[in-house]
Amino acid sequence: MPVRVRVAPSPTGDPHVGTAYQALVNLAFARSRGGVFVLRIEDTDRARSSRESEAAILDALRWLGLDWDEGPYRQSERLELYRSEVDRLLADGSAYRCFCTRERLDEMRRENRAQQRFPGYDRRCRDLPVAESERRAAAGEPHTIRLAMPTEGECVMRDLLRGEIRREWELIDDQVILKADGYPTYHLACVVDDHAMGISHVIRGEEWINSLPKHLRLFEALGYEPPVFCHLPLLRNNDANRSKLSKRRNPTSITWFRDAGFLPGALLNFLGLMVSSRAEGEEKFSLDQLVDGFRLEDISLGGPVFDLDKLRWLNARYLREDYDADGLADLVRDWSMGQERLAAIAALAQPRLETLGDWGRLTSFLFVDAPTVDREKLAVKGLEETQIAETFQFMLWTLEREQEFTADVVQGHFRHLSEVLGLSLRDLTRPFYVAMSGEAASLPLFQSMEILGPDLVRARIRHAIEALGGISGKRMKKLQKRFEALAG
RNA sequence: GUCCCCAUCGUCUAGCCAGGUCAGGACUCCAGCCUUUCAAGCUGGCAACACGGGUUCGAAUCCCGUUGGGGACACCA
Repeated sequence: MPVRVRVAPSPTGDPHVGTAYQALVNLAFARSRGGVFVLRIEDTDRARSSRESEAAILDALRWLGLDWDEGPYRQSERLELYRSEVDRLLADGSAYRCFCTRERLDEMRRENRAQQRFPGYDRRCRDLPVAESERRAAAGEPHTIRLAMPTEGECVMRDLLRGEIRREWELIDDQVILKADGYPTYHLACVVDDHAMGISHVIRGEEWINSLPKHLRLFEALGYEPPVFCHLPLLRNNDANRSKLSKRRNPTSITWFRDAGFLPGALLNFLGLMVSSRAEGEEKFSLDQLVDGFRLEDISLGGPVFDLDKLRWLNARYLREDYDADGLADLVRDWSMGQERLAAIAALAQPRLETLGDWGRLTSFLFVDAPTVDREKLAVKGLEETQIAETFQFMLWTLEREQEFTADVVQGHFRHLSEVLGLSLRDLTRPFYVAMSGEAASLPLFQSMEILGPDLVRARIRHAIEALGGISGKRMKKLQKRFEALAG
């Protein structure tokens, strides 16, 4: 059987380094077995998916040299397929319509949780007479489609790395497979597409192990032969709790790595180190070298911590060993000194320049991955440190939602925030100058932010929050609520 | 809370499946050498089999339990 694998990112945010990790493993496996690597965009969440995010993910994968052989396929363009497969499930009773309202479901979940019961759906609609179900659907009553799970026995799964995994069927929820808006959920779309695209090995994150019974049930109900499953350990944060890699504690956006001055080969190599380690010997290797002798079975099961120090060391070796001085000069120019970027910076510096010798002092913060920020400089008279941290956090959330990252747009956000918080624009922006440049007085803030770009800006804000002592999880929750209220 | 997964230096890992070397390498850190400084390079050093039971002549390796960590429990993926 030909090897066909896929990476299936969801375009709901920045291109995540975890996506690159999944893509790398899939691609390495495909190449090592003469197989095909497919790219599929899982844009079935209409509220959160965006074309901008999709484009960013494609760019990021190309930048890394993770080229796909087929695709990108877009799930939003395959809705008829999912619908017709759902009709088959409905016809033979493997799935059923659910007319329960969101309110009822929320209520039920709250209650179950409070009583520490299994929090799943209570299956009220499962035994609705077919005639009634048909009638209500025909009358246009909103509904979802749920998969009817077995109620007894055991689901026996097989994972390439872990072997056999067993789970009681009765512990598995009647998952919604088609939403009220006619879009499939992940589970349905993924199974239908994996079959339709002839995927032989599903290599994905460990977070999906718990959904595997649902997927196996779907494969069976649809009469498909299931592929081989291989669940990869999740990349972890470098903090005390070792939670799965998140942007709160670590840079996770692939574009951040690019903008902070990492080389694609080094990042790829670093990710490769986590899935293929040579006993002794060279840790610097190319994609081709990784592919040569790549074995899925060799991946170790512990969730690896993303160690930026080691990445830096590797990156340094690439910089030293793969370029002569001329080549490096080109690299630096392409990275930060393109004519356009330089001209934008010059426009900001010009009024503040007495000699060309001032250039370096004035603009250096635009040419580094991160400035040094000390806590004292972040202070504003009349504001507590915690308040400053909160304004940073509010702006961070605002900017995370922003697709259009220009000086004007950024300025609009600052003005809005200063109004709703009742702060002067001056007091609000003051700490941001320090966060961006390390200095209280520097080039115009909004334009500087545009030049730095969203990833560097957000990373700098996060650093500033950390410099102020961070925000506890509890307070973060409260802030989030307040932010939602302010943002409307 | 319930279920699932995982467990070797601070970190990434080799060794485990086919029990038997002072548990190997790399990053970080420290020291020395080299050197006009720094970096790089070279040499050396610190540092781990989570714990408790079994099985065995012998356990990092096989089995069970405990602890710890992670993940999942959505009309998100």
